Amino acid sequence: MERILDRGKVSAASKAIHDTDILIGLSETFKVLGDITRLKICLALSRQELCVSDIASLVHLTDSAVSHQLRMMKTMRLVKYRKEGKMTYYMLDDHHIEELMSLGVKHVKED
Amino acid sequence: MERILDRGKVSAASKAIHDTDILIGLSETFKVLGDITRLKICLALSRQELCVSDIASLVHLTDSAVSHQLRMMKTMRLVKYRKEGKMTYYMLDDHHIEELMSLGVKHVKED
DNA sequence: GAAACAATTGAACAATTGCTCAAATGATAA
DNA sequence: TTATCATTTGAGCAATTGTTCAATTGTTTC
Repeated sequence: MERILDRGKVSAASKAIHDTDILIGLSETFKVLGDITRLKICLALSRQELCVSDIASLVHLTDSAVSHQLRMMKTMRLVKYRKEGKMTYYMLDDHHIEELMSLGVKHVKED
Repeated sequence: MERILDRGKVSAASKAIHDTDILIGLSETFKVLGDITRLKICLALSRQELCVSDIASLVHLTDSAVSHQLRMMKTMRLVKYRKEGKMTYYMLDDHHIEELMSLGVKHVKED
């Protein structure tokens, strides 16, 4: 019947909540994985490096759509690439992503 | 200079990728945390249960906006609530969420 | 050189998202 | 009962998102 927060508690709870840099980084990391296409790409790349058209056929999308997503995932440091002739091979750049995904899978399976 | 996937490899990689239920659950879990407001709410609730207006003042939004988000987080089984008079106290319903957040924080801090 | 292929880019679009505002609900207090 | 408070709800809106399409770049092969 009364609010839980007094001034002291507000500022204590706010500490983590107002650490803007971490907060933004955190939400952006989750946002990348919060899309089925990008999630599929990450899962595929957790097995092996792949070129754009292979990824495209795995996720059933056009090369263009995949390329757009990869570009975004590249600037977010989620994937890196290696060029070989006219091919571009993409791979995961971030080992944390695999941990997050497997923890996520564990969570989803338990319900 | 050649594609990496042959038929066998495609179907192997596809296995996880085409497990639709897990995939959808996974991406939806990440999607919830991929929004700064909801992330803030989760962080706040990881400390203690809170009523709607306290959450609202922590995240600097209207009660209405917070209530909308809580409703969504409720149907996603992320939070649960307890009524006491005219107040509604919300709390985390899912211990995995805290694990995901702390793993995420670890990741963000390392870069 | 021209043709073919892999990938990228930019414009455009529909769909979704997160919010605000106003009104409604439900509980308590005067 | 009326007033007030906490929360919820629905409509509406601007901003963002994910995709497609067409055009372009860069590389290899003929």
